[in-house]
Formats: sequence, structure tokens, C-alpha cells
Amino acid sequence: MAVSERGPRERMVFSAAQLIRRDGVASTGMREVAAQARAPRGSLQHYFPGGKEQLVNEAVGWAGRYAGNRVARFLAALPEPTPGGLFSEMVRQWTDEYGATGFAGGCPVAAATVDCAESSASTREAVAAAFAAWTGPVAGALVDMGVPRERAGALATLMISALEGAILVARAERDVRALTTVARELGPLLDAAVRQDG
Amino acid sequence: MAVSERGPRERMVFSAAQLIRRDGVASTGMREVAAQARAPRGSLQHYFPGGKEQLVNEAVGWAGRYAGNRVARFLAALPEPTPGGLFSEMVRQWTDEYGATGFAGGCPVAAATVDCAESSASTREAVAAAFAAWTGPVAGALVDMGVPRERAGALATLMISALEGAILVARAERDVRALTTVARELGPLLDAAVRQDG
DNA sequence: GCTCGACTATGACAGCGGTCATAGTAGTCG
DNA sequence: CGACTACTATGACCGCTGTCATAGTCGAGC
Repeated sequence: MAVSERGPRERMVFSAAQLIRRDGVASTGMREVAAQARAPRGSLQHYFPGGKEQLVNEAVGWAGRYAGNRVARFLAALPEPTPGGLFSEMVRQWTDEYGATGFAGGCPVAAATVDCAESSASTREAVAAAFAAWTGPVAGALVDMGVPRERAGALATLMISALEGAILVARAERDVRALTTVARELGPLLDAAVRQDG
Repeated sequence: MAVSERGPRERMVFSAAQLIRRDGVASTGMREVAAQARAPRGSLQHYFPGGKEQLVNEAVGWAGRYAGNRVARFLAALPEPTPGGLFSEMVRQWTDEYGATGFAGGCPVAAATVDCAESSASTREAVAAAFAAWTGPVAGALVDMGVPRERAGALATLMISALEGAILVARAERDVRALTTVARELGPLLDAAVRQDG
């Protein structure tokens, strides 16, 4: 929750992502974003002349980049990188949050997809780009671990799909069960995709 | 889109589910629901004295029951029921829709989770119940196919999580790729869970 | 024919949303 | 000092939303 980082513009984008992932896009007000970012309301139209749509799109883009960047950190944290280990780390980020601070928030990209996929073309594209910015590094990591290139993209999509779905179910149930379940069930499948020769 | 079924009350619940899965809960207006259901606006307060929250909860409940009931139909459509085959059918329902009518709608239960998990306790419970009404039949079907009871619940959760996530990604990308990918990758894993001893 | 209940029909209201208009401040350059 | 730019500060506007209040219709039952 370190909102005090960088300039007001970045704080607003960050706060928007936070509020969106908790309440959804439509229920998140511009005034609320400015307030939480401790930024002046007048700065909204100054930094985001494109209005709410622009702000949402940037928040989604930020979230996608953030998720992509986390992949490298997860890998660095693993003593011996394996696909299943990476997936466990991705899942653990969520179980940790839910255990520590409750089930208040989901994935902002998912929220934007649900709320804007049909109503805003530019946001839909931003969401697609965010998923791509996330899937790419995951697939790259799989290749580095020895997963055949043709299969890495598919497994990355599977990992992200299962994670997103499990986040939904976990929030609904207020229980991390779904998250731990997908990690446990998918781990062996992912590890088995590593090329055994060489 | 057979809106002309049953009484106006059911039509409104059904229309609410339709609109929610397309635009999200917050962006769906009560007047809009009544209009699409070709029901009088005055009937809203008559049939749903609990207001929008009640209507949303019933729509979510309806969706959960619908999903649960589909499981039996999917099984009946399979010449030889297998876990992977069931999952393929579940996925195919979505690829068919997206292929035929476009990527306008997602899962209403997911939409309600994203929009209401934190803001409305009753809706959150309705969503949890909907997931339960869906997971139950899936797990039961797996048991019938020979999956060990201890494992069936976990695999059902995995199936539904992967499907929900893939729906999100597919809508974002406007491409069924994610859906077909999870079906293909998960099929062997699911089939391998069938007890091989008679 | 009257009554009573179920349902329909509208109009009003209060609140909030995003956006615009306008004015103000601060700091910097020339 | 004046001017110009970056940013801040408010207030107003309009559209929309959920909800309420009130009145109307319609069909049984007796």
C-alpha cells in the first residue's frame, strides 16, 4: 500500500488499479481514485485528458507490466527453477495476500475484462495487452527451464487461466482452497513438460 | 435468447443474468433489465422487493443451477464419458457461443464476483453457492467415471477455475485460443485420474 | 356490482457519476 | 518585472441510477 511513491500521476494509476481490483471498474469513481492517491482532483483532467477510460487503461497496463515483472523475481527466489515451482510462487502471492489482508481484491485485469470487454474497445485492447505482457515472460521462463517452445505458450496460458479462475473462486468462497488446489494439481503436469533429454 | 419463456418474473431474472454477464453488475440498470425482459418496470419492486441486490442474487443462483444442470446433459451427449470429454464439452459450449455470436458475454457468476465480492455480502454468498452448485455435479460425474472420491473435488475445482480463467482471456483476446488450449492441455491429466483397476 | 388481491403504470426524488469551465497558484525563463 | 507553462482548486452541469409513492387496471370470488 505504499501510495507515497513517485509523482501524483503514478500514484493515481496505482490507486486506480487498487480500487478497480476491489470494486470493479464501474463502481470505482474518479474522485475516489484521486482521494486515495492523495492527489488533487483537478489533476485528473490534467494528467488524463482522455478521462476515465484512459486512467483505467493505464491502470490495466500497469498491472500487466507488474505481473510480467514478477515472473523474473519468482524465478530468482526459486533454488531450482521448475515450471511447477514457478506456478506455486504465482499462486502463493495470492494465498499470502488473502491470508494476510483478506479477500478484498482480485486481479484488476480480470475486473476490467468483465466490466469493459464489451463496452470499451480501447480497454479491451489494454486488457489483451496486459495478458500478453504477463503470458510472454511466463512462456519465456518455461522455455528457459527446458519446456519445448511449441508447448510453452500453451502451458503459460493454462497457468494464467487456472490462476485467474482460482482467484475468482477463492474470493467467492473466501477460502484459498481453490488456489492451493490448482497449484497442487497442475504442478506435476507442468514439471512433466520439461524436456528430459539433455 | 428465448426471453418469452414462463412468467415475467423468470424473464427478468434471466435477462438480468444476460445483461450482467455482458456489462457487469454495476453497469446493468434495473430499467434495462425490465426492458429486455419486456416486463413492466413496476413489476421490479413487486417481484423483487429486496431491490437490485435480490435480483442480482437470483440471477447468480439461476446461473449456478443452469451450469450444474448442463453437466448431466454433457454426459448424455458423450458416447463414452471421460473426464477429459466432459471438460471438452464444457469448453465447447463457450467456443460455440463465441464462434456464433461473438465475444459479448462472459460468465455472470464471474461478473458478480468481481463486482460484488467486496461490496455485498449476500451476493458474495450467492456466488459461492453458485460455484458450489456447479462444482458438485462435476465432481459427482468424475466419481461416476471412476475418479477416486478424494480427488474428484479437486479436479472439479481445477476444471472450473481453468474454464473461468480461459473465458476471461478469450474475451480479452477475442479469440477462443485460450479455451481450446486449456481443453487440450487438461484433457490427458483429467483422463489419467480415472482409476485403472476395473 | 363490489371488493380484494395481484400486478401494472408513471412520476418524482435524491444521490452520485464523469466531465467541463473557470480561476487560481507556483515556479521558471527571458 | 512580465510572461508562460505546469499544475491545482472548485463549482456547476447533466445524465443516469435505484428507490419510493401513488394511482391505475384487471380478474376472481361471492
